[in-house]
Amino acid sequence: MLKNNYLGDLADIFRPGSVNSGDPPGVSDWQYFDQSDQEPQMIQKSTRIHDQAGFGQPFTSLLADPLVHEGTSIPCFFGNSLDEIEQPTPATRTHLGFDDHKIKDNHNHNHNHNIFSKMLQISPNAAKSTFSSNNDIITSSNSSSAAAAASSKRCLLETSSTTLQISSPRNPGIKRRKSQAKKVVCIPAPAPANSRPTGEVVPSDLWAWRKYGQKPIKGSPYPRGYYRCSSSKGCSARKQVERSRTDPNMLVITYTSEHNHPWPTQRNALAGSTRTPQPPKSTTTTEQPPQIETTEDEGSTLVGVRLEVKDELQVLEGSFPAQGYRPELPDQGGGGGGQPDDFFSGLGEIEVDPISMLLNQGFLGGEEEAENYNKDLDPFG
DNA sequence: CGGCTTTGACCCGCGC
DNA sequence: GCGCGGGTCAAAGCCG
Repeated sequence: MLKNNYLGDLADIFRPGSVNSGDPPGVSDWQYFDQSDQEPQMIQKSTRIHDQAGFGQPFTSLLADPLVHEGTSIPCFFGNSLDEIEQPTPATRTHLGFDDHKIKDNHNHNHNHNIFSKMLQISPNAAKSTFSSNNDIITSSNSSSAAAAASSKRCLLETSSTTLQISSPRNPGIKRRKSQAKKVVCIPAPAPANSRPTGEVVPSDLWAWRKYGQKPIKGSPYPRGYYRCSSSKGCSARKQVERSRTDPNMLVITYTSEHNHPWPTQRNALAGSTRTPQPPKSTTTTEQPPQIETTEDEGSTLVGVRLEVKDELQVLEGSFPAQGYRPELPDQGGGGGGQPDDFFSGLGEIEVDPISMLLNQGFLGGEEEAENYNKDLDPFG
C-alpha cells in the first residue's frame, strides 16, 4: 500500500511552491526547491533571514525538542557525513579557525548553559568557509561570516548550492543515496543511559513522524531509526535519527525529502507523537509533539542555513523558525488545552524575539523550567 | 479501531 | 560481477 501511495521523487517535493494552500502564516512562502534546477532561487532564498526551509524544520525541533530542553545549548553541525560533522579534519580545523578545545567546550557547555548559547555551524567546505564568533555563536559562510555574525546574532550561513540529483528510492533510473539532498542537524542528546535500550533517541519537532525502520549501522554502536512524516499521507519527508558514534551526547538527525503539506492541523495527526512517554515501556519512540506556539506576528524570522558540501552531500539546508513562526497546532487556540505548553506559555519573551533572546539570554528564560519541561517530555528520562 | 513500533526480509546503490 | 551495507517494506503486535 505504501508502495502504491509512494509519491516518490524528491523532485516532486522540492518543487517551488508545492506547498502553499492552507499554509499557516509564515509557511505560505515556503519554497520547496527542486535543487537540481532551482539553484539561483535557493541562493536567493538563503539570503533571507525571513526564510523558511523544509526538511521538517530541524531547528524547530531544537526549539521544541525535549531532548534539547535539558538546559543545553545547540551545537549544530552540518556536513555530508557524520565523520565530517563530528571530526573536522585538522586542515579544516585550521582553516576554519576552530579547535578541538572549543568544540569540547561547546559540548561541555551543552549541559550547563543554554540553548543556542553556543551554536556551531560547520561547513565542510572549508575552502569556502570562514569562521567567526559573536557571542559564542559561530557561523560559517562563504560570505563574510564575520560581517554576518556582527550584523545579526542570528546565524545565517550561506554558500553556493550545488546542483544535485534529487532521487527517490525504488524509483528506477534515479539514483539515491549520495545524490539525495539531506540536511543534517546535530543536537545534544540525552545520555545513553537515558535513551532506550537500543540507544535510540528520537527528538521531536512539529511534524508527526512515524518510525518505519531501524537499522544497526556499521561502525556505530547505535542504531539508526528511520522516520517518515505521518502528518499527511503521501508526504515523503523522512528523517533519520541516530546518535553520534563519536559523541553519544550528540544526536544526529538527517532530514531527507520534504513535507508536501502544511503543518499538522489536527492533533490526531500527531497521534503517535502524543503517546505519553512511559519509561517502562519499550514502544515509545516518539514523544510529545513540540509545543511551539510562541510566536505572534506573521513575519517569520528564520535562520537559514545553506552550505555546499563537496562529495556526496551537495546541499544541506536548514532553518528554524523563530519570531513569527506559528505552526497551526489545533489545540493552541484554546490556550494549550492542558497540553504541556506551560513551558512555552510562560515564555512571553520568545514572542519578542526568540532567537535574540535565545542567543542573548540563553534558552527560553530558565534552565530550571526547561528541565521540568524536559522531565515531562523526555521519553528517555 | 486507528495509528504506532518492532523487526526480519527485501531492494538496490555503491565500492571493490 | 559480486558482496556489503544502507534504506524501505510490510506483517505482527501493542497501545490509547
